[in-house]
Amino acid sequence: MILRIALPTPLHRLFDYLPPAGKMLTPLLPGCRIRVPFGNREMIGLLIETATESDVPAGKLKPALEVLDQTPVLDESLFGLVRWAAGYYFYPEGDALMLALPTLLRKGQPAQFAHAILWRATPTASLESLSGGAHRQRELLEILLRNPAGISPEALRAEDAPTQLLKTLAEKGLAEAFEHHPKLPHSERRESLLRDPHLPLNREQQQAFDRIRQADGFEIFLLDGVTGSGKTEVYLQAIEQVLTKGQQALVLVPEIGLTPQTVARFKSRFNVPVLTLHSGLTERQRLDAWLLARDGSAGIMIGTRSAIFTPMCKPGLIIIDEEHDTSLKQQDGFRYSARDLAAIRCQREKIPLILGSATPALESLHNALTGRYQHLQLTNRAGEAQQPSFELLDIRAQELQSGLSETLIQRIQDHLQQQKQVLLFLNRRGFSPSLICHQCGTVIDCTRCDARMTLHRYPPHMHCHHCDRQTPIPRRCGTCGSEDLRPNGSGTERIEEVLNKLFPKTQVLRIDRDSMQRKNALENVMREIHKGEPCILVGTQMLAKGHHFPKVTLVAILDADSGLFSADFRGMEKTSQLILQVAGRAGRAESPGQVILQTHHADHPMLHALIAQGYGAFAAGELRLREGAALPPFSYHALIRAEATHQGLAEQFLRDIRLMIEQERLPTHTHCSGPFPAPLEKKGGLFRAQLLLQGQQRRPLHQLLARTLLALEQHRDTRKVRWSLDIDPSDGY
DNA sequence: AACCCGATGTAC
DNA sequence: TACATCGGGTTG
Repeated sequence: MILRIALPTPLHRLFDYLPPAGKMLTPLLPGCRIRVPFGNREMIGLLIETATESDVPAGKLKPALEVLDQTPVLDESLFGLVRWAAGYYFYPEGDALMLALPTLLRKGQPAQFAHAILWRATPTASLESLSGGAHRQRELLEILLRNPAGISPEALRAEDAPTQLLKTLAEKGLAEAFEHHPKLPHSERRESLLRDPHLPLNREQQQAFDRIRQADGFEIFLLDGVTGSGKTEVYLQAIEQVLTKGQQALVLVPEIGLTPQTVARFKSRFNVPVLTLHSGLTERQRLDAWLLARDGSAGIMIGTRSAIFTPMCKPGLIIIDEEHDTSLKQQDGFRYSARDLAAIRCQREKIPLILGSATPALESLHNALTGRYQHLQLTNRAGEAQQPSFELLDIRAQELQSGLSETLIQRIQDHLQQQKQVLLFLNRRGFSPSLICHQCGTVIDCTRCDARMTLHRYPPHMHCHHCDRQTPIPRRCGTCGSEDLRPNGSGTERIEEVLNKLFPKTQVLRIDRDSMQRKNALENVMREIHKGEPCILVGTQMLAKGHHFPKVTLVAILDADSGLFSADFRGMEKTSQLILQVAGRAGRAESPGQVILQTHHADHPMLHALIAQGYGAFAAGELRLREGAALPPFSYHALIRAEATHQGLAEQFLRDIRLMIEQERLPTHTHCSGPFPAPLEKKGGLFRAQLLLQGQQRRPLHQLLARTLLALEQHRDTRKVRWSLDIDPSDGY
């Protein structure tokens, strides 16, 4: 018998082994982990199939070392999905399969729950029961109280807690050890599934829900609903249907959306265990969660992109919230789209998929308009909330204070006086996007990228946002020696500074990656905002996702023009999605919101369509343009990306590849363009280029890609040039 | 990718 | 002589 095994190597092939020495107790099934010798190393791979003969000479075959699983770690359905994805994205099968497993399983740990001894505070314990002098004990007890679910001695040590005092606390009856059993209570003596009653649905929501409820097996729904139209309530009621049948639901959200608020809503509705799969989990917690989902103990799983590989023994529904969000596509390594994989997974599992967004991706909208997806529209805001009003504020020839026009400053003043909150959006962090010498015009560039260094003031330094290089702020110009270096342009720090001058009595809260470094910083700011006092929020796209600010009545987009003239054909789509996402933060409660867009292009047709007629009208126009130019979703793209340490190498490499694949006639309706230098040719010290492959249909493009992969693997310059294939690229070309 | 091997370069 | 660097080849 021959074992055909997928191993985590970049090689696009499987490896054959003889069965391990010794008697095997159970038949070997595909999807089991096996430890094998590989060269002079050992590896863990997954059994793909057993065969009776091998193409490699018998003398070369080695016996496998050990079978790690009696039953497959990946069930047939997920195993099939990942294998399909490896084929579709031309990613090595072994690598893809191992990436779909929790790290501990990749390393060969048994697929079992932890049964560790954990510590927790006793129910009656409180800090008051300790004498004032017992600082160390108090410190330890505080940590225990913060972790009511229990904490391991290892984790305590990691927090520098005095673990030797656990016994002392136990003797005082303040702490106790217990055996951790991560299996969640299957139900908390569930009288009813619902913990909170569901909210009433309006007519549109009801219609959408009815259509979803009537789904028979596989079906894709595009829940296309304006911000505040109550998509979440539709999700919740759809999930309820699934839970009633004893099935599980998987919910994918954008990275930033996985906040306690979002999760709380799912948890408070149902009497079933809800798992959140987030980056803060330890590897052990991740494995436990994975097992809980796999054995059906968990009813609802909420996670980001990679959660699409969460196993479910009783799958009932997958929901993708903010389905247009770019974080659903992995941008390096295994470049899969969780949205597209969800569609495949649901098809294989014969269950419905709900894609929700206020600003659907044009691909999804196209599928809805052509009938492949069911188009469910929610055009009204739920409850009493009003749609915000939009206004284009023409700032041509206007006096600007660090990017704020007089008119806008006056409006901010008005809203603050009415005790309201104001949100200013600027997608540029730092103080100023460049530092320029006022004498000779030299700007401070990054030495590793084709980009300017951003000036930061808090703390003061220069920072390249593309490669993360940081340097001190130069005192004088490197070219002419002048000390007259001036910030040019505004980032969020500068806006914050000017607002503090203009509105000294009002609190200004800056929300961007830099100001949110500290742990719990975001929670603290959110608490401050929800107090409801008048204040001004200044932030980047961090503000645009997930959070709701009911007291905000004025939203201003300080630079609506950025992205308007981008070379990327998706620039308009991305810009309009961002604008509407930000606008959606305004006036969700009783007071209607006002949205102001500062622009130098107040007559731009796209901006006009967007604010006058809404996203649907804009998207329809954009789709017509795409159709005329045969761009996605009216054709399919694949990108070969290459990078090298010397200029021209990557491009030369891709020219070779193009020549190689064009030695034969290309498949019908496919063509090749480039190579071109990447939009930011030099990044992090590497010069990047790309070759674009296009096809009218997927099938011939896939054939062309298979041919391309052969060329890439045959090319010998692979030492100097790193390449990767990006199927359905979404960014950066 | 990770690793080995042999050829070549180089510091002492 | 010891050790680093480069290119090429292999993984069952």
